[in-house]
Amino acid sequence: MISSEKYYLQDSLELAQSLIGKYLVREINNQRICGKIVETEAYLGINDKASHTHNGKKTKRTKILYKKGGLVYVYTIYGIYHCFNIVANRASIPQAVFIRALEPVEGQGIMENNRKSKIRKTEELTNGPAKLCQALKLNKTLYGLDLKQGKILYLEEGEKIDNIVKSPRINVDYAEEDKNKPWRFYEAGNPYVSRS
DNA sequence: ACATGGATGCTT
DNA sequence: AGCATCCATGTC
Repeated sequence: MISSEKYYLQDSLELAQSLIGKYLVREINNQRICGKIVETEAYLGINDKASHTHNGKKTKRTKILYKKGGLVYVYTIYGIYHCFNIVANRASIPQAVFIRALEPVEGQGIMENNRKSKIRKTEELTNGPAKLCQALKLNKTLYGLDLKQGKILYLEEGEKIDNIVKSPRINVDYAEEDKNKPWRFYEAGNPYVSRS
């Protein structure tokens, strides 16, 4: 279990790359669901036009981003889906790492039950940000949870990934000059990386 | 290529 | 209050 506070106080750009290969573990009813993080995006905060905290915007939804790294930021998108982020950096620097895809490691059967639509290929379990939220039951009840506490939801050391690809982030067309910044990271060739 | 869906934040 | 927007997905 990764419980080091310092780890989460990194800048979101560094944390996003460091998270590739780590295991995200969810415990429900004493059962473990575990996925390897294979795709992330960094959101840099005040000076990032794609960030929910651009220009220091602070609302009920985003206020957790102003706290110290290691907390959970979950929000609803399109009214239907959830997106899971990990707060990065020190308090008052509102950065996050968006988790876009996992490779299933443990509990694939539970993941399949948790997914709402029929799964035809195992890649469809967790190859997108809202899909992995369904598979691991990540929802707003987890908003603000401290991953360092190691309860319900936490990180484990996982695998060392040598081949990390950088690319522009997905679906941030509104972000003007920041939309093409190479702040998306994924493991080269991993079949669970989301379709772009 | 397109319909879906409602919370969120911004404006009145 | 009303309204445009949105860090997707599934099916077309």
